[in-house]
Amino acid sequence: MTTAKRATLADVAAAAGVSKMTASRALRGASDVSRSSIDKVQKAARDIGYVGNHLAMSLSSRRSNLIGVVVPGLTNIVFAEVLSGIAAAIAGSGMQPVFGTTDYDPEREYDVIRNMLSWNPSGLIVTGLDQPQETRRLLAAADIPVVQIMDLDGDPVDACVGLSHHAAGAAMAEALIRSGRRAFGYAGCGLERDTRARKRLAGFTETLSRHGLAFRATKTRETLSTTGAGRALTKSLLAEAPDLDCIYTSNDDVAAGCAYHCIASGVPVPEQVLIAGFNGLEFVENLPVPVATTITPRREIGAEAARIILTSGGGDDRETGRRITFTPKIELGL
Amino acid sequence: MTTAKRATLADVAAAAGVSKMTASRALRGASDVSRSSIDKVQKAARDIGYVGNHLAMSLSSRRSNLIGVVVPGLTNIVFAEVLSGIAAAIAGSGMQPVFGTTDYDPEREYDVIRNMLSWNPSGLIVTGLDQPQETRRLLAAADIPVVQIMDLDGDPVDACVGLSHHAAGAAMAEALIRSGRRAFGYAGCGLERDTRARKRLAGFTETLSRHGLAFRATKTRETLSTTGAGRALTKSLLAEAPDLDCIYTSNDDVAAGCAYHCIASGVPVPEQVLIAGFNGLEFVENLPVPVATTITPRREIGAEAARIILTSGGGDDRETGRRITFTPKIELGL
DNA sequence: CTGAAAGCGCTAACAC
DNA sequence: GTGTTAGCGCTTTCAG
Repeated sequence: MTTAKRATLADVAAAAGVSKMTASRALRGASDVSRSSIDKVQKAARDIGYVGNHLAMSLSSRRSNLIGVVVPGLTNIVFAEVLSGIAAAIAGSGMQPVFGTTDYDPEREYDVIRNMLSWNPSGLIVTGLDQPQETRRLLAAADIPVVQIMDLDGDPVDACVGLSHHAAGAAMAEALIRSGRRAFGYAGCGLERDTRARKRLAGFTETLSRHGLAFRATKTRETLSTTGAGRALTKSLLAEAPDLDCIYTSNDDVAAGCAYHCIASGVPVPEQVLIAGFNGLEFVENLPVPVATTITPRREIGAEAARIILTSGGGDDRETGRRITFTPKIELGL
Repeated sequence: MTTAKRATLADVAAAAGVSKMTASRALRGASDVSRSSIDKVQKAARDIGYVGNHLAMSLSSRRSNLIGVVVPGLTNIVFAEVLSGIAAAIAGSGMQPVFGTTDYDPEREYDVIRNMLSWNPSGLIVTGLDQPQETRRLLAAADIPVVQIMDLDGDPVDACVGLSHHAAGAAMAEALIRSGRRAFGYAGCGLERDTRARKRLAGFTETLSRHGLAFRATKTRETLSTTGAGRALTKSLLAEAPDLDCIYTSNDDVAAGCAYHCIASGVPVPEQVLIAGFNGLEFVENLPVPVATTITPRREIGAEAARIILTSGGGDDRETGRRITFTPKIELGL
């Protein structure tokens, strides 16, 4: 609570007996500064407890050391893990992540991005490829590296890092059919707003029909993906179609709930019903019954995206426009 | 990729035919501006696609609209939910959250906080009360609202929002003993760095001994709390002490793993072994077997902390020094 | 109600 | 190597 005004570069310079510029250069580890100046300045800075002012730095240098991250939400561990990967990748780089959540609402997304741009971030990491035109224009006009993450099915504004959800859905269907399943049901949450879950479902459905198959029953709900919802959806799914031998779900949270229901009601998994989710979350991989899933590299996606922004700073947008593809890895868990 | 330099306030002012100052005032919805000026300026801003520059705004007004959030990590859903609560609480306020992760490392925490302070944030939200003196000094000297969250057992620098982990541990022990359990085991992760888990364990242990009881077996591991670790710890715990009738865990992740092991190996829960966790995570509440837990209001804690910072901006630190107490709510789930 | 002048704290671009 | 001069884009302050 000491209200003494914070020390500025001028204070450091005065204490060290050099000019502001020399102090600035010394503190930033610039090249052309004499050993003795560096020592004096660093000592002065430490003595005064100088902290520096990123606002002024950024305004004057036109580069902000801020990375904007826009995700749908953080109640789902998936996006938290993406953030975690970003944080890990930029640790020690002097960058700071700023985040905003959209709740899958395109208008909020637009506002959040707009707001972030006003901080002159060094780069932006945005979830998904399905932004409306207006948002895409905003991103394109920003003239900073923009990395769209998680998805690959679409047209990126600039760089993108992710995987094909359509392919992931198709691959899972293929694997399940190959393992002998024929009577499919589907349980999912939030399909209306979650375009990636929809893409997976589309890929899955198309593959089924290519094999002359179709879902025998489908239960969806427009709420957050939770294990509770998964339990409830599975209950009504099996009530309607007790002869299912495989349940595909919108993601691992729903799949876990599905497994919970089966365990609680004595349905043998995977003998009678095979459950398939998406993501490969830790708490699902360790379930007492095996659940098929697609492993997604959440932290790696975040880290890669951050790395693209980090490296594209140091020159003429070297990494801009890159497209980093992760291949969905299916695990039946059998 | 249009590299046209972004429009500035001067451009808006010129287009609207007023001075920069009037434009600034109009855009901020200041009081003393004529209706017609406001309209002209707003139209001009919209036409040009003016976005504003928070860096310049903040530098010149000395208030940054940035809220710094420091958490141990984001791989655990608990802190992600705290962030989520913060994001929800500040939505629409013009504030932006900046976050940093510490991995429970006090030195990293110091660096992260220092770095954040250089952005002149309007406030800081920091996890826990157990910072080393040097960090406390840094926080106190910052002269902005600082809210320490999650914990209550200790001496806050300024405001704090959380619950007593010692009391939570004690209350859980009390409840479990009252329900008839006597043969206790403990399984926990990361106790060395997680001071709050240690406080819970201390409260639990003290209560046990007040009743003439003690843990018959204890298994710990210095890794992240995961269901996988919980499963493994429980397995070796029950191998060593097969007659346990209650397993207390460091948190819900471990508790879930504990439940998974019991389900997989046919140990009746809760008849033979009662499992107790901490947090009340969604995926644990819906488990096919009941698990006792302490409900913690993660989102509310984040939201309250954000609210304290939001309100303390508008005057002479009105809310500073506040202490918001949440009472641990035990649920045996029986 | 409006405007002109003077910075916020720092760095880019030149001198020396 | 080091210092000087101008700003970055906005708001504060103080005159009108």
